[in-house]
Amino acid sequence: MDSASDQAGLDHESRLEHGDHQAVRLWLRLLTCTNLVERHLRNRLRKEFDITLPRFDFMAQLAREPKGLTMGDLSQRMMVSGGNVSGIAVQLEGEGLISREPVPGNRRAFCVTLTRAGQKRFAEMAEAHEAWVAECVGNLSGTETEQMMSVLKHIKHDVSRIEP
Amino acid sequence: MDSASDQAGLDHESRLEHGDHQAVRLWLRLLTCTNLVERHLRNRLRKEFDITLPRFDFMAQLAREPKGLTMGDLSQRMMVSGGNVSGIAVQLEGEGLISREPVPGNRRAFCVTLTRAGQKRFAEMAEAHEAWVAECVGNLSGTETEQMMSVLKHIKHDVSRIEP
DNA sequence: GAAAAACATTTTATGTTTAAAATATTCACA
DNA sequence: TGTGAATATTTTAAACATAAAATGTTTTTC
Repeated sequence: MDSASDQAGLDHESRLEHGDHQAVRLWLRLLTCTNLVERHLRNRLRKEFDITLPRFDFMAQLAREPKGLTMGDLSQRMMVSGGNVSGIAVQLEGEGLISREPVPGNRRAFCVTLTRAGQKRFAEMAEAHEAWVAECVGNLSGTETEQMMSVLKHIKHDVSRIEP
Repeated sequence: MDSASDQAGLDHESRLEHGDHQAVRLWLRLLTCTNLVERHLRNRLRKEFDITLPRFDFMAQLAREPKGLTMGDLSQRMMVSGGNVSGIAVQLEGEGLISREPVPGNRRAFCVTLTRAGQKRFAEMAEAHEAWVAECVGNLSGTETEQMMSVLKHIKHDVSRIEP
């Protein structure tokens, strides 16, 4: 039935329905695949370094920006809520991995940086993390990687054009 | 510098490093993109239907299987823990959207189905959801969609081959 | 047939995430 | 100025997620 209507002339409505179904199938596969990789990395980080993915992410953002970032910067870059960042910062500060110092001239903001201990700890984790990621998505051909990068860019563009 | 070493002959070690970096870049883009779409859908579901994504997912699994599913089936298909499914079921049952009935001949298991109200409610949501997904990932060309499906399958295969 | 293993689910404890309210500071501008 | 809007962050409440323990039930095995 489905294959027959695929080949036969299709009115617009059912053609649209078919396209929508295709989109849902793609979305579900994208979601499943991403969750699979994410879970794998999360488990590894917990097992090997006893750290959560959000905390690792937090430190990764700081490692890229040696001058430090404000809480708001971190919230934006990690694409999570401010309250979330706030909670993570308290924990990492307690473990001595980051430090928060007031920004001169702006008493609202904090400047967050990795401590020396944080830098050292992150460097160890980052190396392992990179290898784990490569295990998951590093066996693609050059063409596959390029296709993926290109289509993802397209999707990101489309989504960011949606209004609310 | 980078472009120079890209073109020149590369020793194995730095070639590997380059590949790993590529993999991380791909992974970050994949994660960002998926989160972007997921967040959009989550917000829409909340705004328009006052329902969360996990609850919607729960109902979607049941809608596909009119005969009903056990809690364990749902846990597997949603790829979340049993305790999680249990909690969501209590809520949805409280709202009269699902019913849990004992399985004749197996007093351990429950058979979960959508109630009539649940079916009606889900049908409304599913139509909107499908359109929202199409907004996000439905503007790709046929080729792009096929490429994406194919590469994702490849990644899924690679990840599932990793041991622990 | 009884003990042990496996199964299906719920409960518990802990932690993550979000949205929204609260707090405090800075900026804009009439 | 001084009032209100905007900014930066923290707190709070609710939903979600997991692992591990607890509770029944069924099957296996000897």
